[in-house]
Amino acid sequence: MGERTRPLPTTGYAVLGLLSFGEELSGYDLKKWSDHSLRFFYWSPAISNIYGELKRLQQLGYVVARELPEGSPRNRRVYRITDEGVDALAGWIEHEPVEAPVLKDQALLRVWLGHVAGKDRVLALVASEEEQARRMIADVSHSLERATETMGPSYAGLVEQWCLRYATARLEAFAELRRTLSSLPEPAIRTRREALA
Amino acid sequence: MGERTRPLPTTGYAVLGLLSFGEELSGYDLKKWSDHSLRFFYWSPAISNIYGELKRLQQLGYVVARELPEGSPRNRRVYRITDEGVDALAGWIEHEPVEAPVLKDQALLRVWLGHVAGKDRVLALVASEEEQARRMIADVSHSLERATETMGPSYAGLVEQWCLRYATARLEAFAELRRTLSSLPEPAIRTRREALA
DNA sequence: CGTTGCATGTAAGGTGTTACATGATTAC
DNA sequence: GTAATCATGTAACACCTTACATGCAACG
Repeated sequence: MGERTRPLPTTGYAVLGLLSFGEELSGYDLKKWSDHSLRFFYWSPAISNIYGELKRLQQLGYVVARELPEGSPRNRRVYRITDEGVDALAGWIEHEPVEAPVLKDQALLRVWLGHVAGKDRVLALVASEEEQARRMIADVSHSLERATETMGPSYAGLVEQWCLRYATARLEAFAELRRTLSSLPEPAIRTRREALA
Repeated sequence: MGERTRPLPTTGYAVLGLLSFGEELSGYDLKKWSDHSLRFFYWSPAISNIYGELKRLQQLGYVVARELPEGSPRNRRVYRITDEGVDALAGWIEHEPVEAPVLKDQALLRVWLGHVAGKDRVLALVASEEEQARRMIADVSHSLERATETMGPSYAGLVEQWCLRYATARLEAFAELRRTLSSLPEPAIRTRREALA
């Protein structure tokens, strides 16, 4: 239907996606929900970004707004997806090329620079990353349990299952890295000083 | 040492990190190398971005440039990290807070919206993502083999090992998702139409 | 009565991308 | 000779974040 010369940024479709589950939600709601869902496999936009996207989606007719309580300004403004919005979202899923997945992991970047950081620092970093991974596993597990209880099988549940597996692998990969590095005598690791010598 | 009111963007440290291995490299070299290393666990900046960062790093005194062949303009310009650059990098690793890891996966975003996409579309998407995962595993394996052969144990090798495990887990998670979804009768999945009914 | 949470939005600025411009060298 | 690769860089723009501004409601 809508011939868009340039499609929305992915954030736009993510917000539209959150609304595609059928509920009327405010910008504030959307932020909270994305922190508990999108965050694990995509990313959670800043609240100001969400407000901006909602404005754009409204202008495109993909969502409609309503004030709560009715007629009062500056209180709670909830959004609902329109049929055009669902069409646009379906069109994006169907026709837009799927961008390659990206992992941005600063901890790994620092491990990779171990010849600058030193073995002790790297080991500490990895240990703390394992902690972080455990927390993430707990968070995802929690989301998954709730989703399964209240909704039964769902696409969201499948994705959470995926995330749980992935987070677990992450933890194990760090644990193995730590074991390997621990057992390696310091001189076995090529340091910058050696490399430049 | 260097009191920076605002630190570099992470890209800057990534470029500095590529140079911290001690070789003299051009912007073009850096791009190619980052495509074969950083890409798997951080991300590979656009070539124009790399040129920009090199300029900034040079102004800060973290790298020095040299023309090749000597004295000829507009040919090949290689960069070398300075001691100040190593200090800045070490300072970043030591003192800057480690940002939470981010996974940006458009395929999962679409699976999550399966109630809009439909089961068939999701299954196709997952299958193609499995293919992508296999290619990634092959790429990382290749990098890892070369690194291990030529360098012996190294931090870069440890990170590649990590990436290989992670990529494998990714493949398995998609395979399991596909099996689960395949065995699920279509009506068991809550669709948008049902949700709104 | 002060902090936290709810709630919305604007403005400025940083980061990074695509598109463009340029030109040499190498391979077919 | 012409296409691909090597090689560098600028300009315009999209995207997103932080900081700021505002105000109500609930909790202690």
